[in-house]
Amino acid sequence: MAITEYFVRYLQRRDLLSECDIACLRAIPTQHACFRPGEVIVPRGRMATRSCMMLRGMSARQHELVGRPGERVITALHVPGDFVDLHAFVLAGLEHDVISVGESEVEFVDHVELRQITQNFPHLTRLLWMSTAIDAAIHRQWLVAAASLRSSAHLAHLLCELYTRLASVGAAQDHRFVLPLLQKELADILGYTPIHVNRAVRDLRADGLIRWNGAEVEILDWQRLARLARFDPEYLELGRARR
Amino acid sequence: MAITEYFVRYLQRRDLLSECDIACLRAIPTQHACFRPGEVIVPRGRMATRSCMMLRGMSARQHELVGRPGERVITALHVPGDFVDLHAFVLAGLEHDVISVGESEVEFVDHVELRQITQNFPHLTRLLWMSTAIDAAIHRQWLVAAASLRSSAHLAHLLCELYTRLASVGAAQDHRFVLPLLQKELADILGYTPIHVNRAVRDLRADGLIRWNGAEVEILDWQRLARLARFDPEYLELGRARR
DNA sequence: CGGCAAATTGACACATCTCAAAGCCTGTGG
DNA sequence: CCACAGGCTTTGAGATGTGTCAATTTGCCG
Repeated sequence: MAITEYFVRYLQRRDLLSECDIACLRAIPTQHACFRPGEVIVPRGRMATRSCMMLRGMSARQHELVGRPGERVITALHVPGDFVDLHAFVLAGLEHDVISVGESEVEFVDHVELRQITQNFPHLTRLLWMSTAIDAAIHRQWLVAAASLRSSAHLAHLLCELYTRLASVGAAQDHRFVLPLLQKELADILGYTPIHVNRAVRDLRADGLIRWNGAEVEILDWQRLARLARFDPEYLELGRARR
Repeated sequence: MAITEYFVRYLQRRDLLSECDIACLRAIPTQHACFRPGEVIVPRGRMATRSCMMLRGMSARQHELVGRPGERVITALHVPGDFVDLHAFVLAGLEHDVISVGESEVEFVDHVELRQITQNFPHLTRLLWMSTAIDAAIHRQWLVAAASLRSSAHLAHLLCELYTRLASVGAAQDHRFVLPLLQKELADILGYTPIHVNRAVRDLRADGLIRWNGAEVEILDWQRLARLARFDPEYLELGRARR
C-alpha cells in the first residue's frame, strides 16, 4: 500500500506540493494494519523502526504513571491524516505508547524510507518536520487550556480542536463528527475524573451547545462553543506558507 | 559570532558529531543580543526570519490569553544550549512570544542558514529536528505533570527538570542553580495562582527538600524530591543514539 | 529612613475529587 | 420475547485542593 490521501491533503492544506513531492510521497511503500479498541499500535521503548500515519479512527499517546498501575495520562489524540509518531524517527525512544481509540486503521512507514527522504528531498523533509512542529504547537495549546480553562470550557476546547482537525482533511462536516472516546478516556485527556467530565458534558448539553449520543457529537452553536473555549485555530497552521 | 558551545554540548550529549558536522555548525554566522527581564526576544506573528539559541539566562514561551488582558500562560522554559524557536523555521508563525526571564543573552541564526543545512546536511538536519522533538517531549511531560500531580509535586517536577537540563550542558552542578523566576511567573507556568505557588514552595521547604533564597535554589534531597515528583529524565533523551 | 515590589499569611468561596449508589444501554442465553 | 449481566453513564453528598481577597511582612534600592 502507499501513503494515505489524508496525509497528502494534510500537507496540501499547509504548503504547495510539487509534482515531484507528490510522486515521491506516493512511492513510499507502507504496511497496512487494523487495531481494536485499546490495542497498542506502537509500544514505548527504544527500538522503533517504523512510524505510522492514521487512516481511519483515532489513536492516542498514552503515558503510564509510574508507581500508580492502571493510571495514565493521554497527551495527544491523532486523527486521519496525522503522521502519528514521526517523533520516534528522530528520538531514541518513545516514553509513551500509541494506542488505538476505538477501531482504527493505520499505514506503517519504515524509518529507512524516512531517512532516504532526509537525504534527498529537503522540501519534503521540512514538511515532515513541520508536521511534528504542529504536534508540538497542539501540545502547547493543551497546556494553555489546562492552565486557563475550567472543566466545561476545557472540554469545549477539545471538541473545537478535534472538529477543526477532522474537517480540515475532509473527515468531518456539518459540525458533526464521530468521537470514539469513553468518558473515562476523556478524563485521562483533560486531567479530570470521569465523574467530573460527565458533569462538564451535562453542562454543555444544558447550555444547548452540543448534542452527544454514543460516539456521535454534534456542535449546535459553534460561535458560542468557540467563545467559551477561547478557541483560535491559528495554532493548527491551516494556511498555505512556503517552507 | 558563532554557534554557542552550549548548543554543541547539547547535541553531543545525544549523538555523535562528525568533524564535518562541527565545522558546519561553527561556520554558521550569528547575531548576538542581550535582553532585560520581561523583554520580548521573538514576537509572535507570521514573519519570523531568524531563530535564537540561549547563551545565558533563561527565556520563556508566553501565550497571552485573548479577552483577558494581562493574563498569560507560559508553556516552555529555555536554558543555555536550547535552540529556542527553531519551531518557527518550519511553522508559518508563532502563536506566542518568546520573552527573556531575568537578564539573558542569545545568538540569532538566520533562517537562510537553516535552509542551507536542510539542503546539504541531512544529519545536522535530523539533529535540529530532534531538538524540536525533545521540546515536544518536554511539553508532553508538562501535560502529564499538570494532569497527575498536586501543586507541591508539580513544582518539584519543574525543579528536577530544570536542574537536570542545566546540569546536562554544564550550566549547573552540586544540586544548585539560579532560577530567575518570580513566584508570579511560576504560577503562569504551573497553572496556579501566585499565592498557591507560595504555599507549594513553603511545603517543599518545610519537608527539607529544597533551600531557596532569592534566585538561588538548592535541592537538599534529590532522591525524595524526584520521588515526590515521579521524575524520570528519560524524556530528555540524555543518551547517545544514532539519528 | 522611606517606598516599592515581592513574598507570605489568613479566612472564606468555589472547583474538583472521592466514594457510593442508581439508571441506562447492549449483548447473550434461555 | 424476556431476563440477566456487565460496562458505561448519571446523580448525590461530603472531603480536599485551589482560587480570591485583604492584610502583613520581607527585602531591596534610593
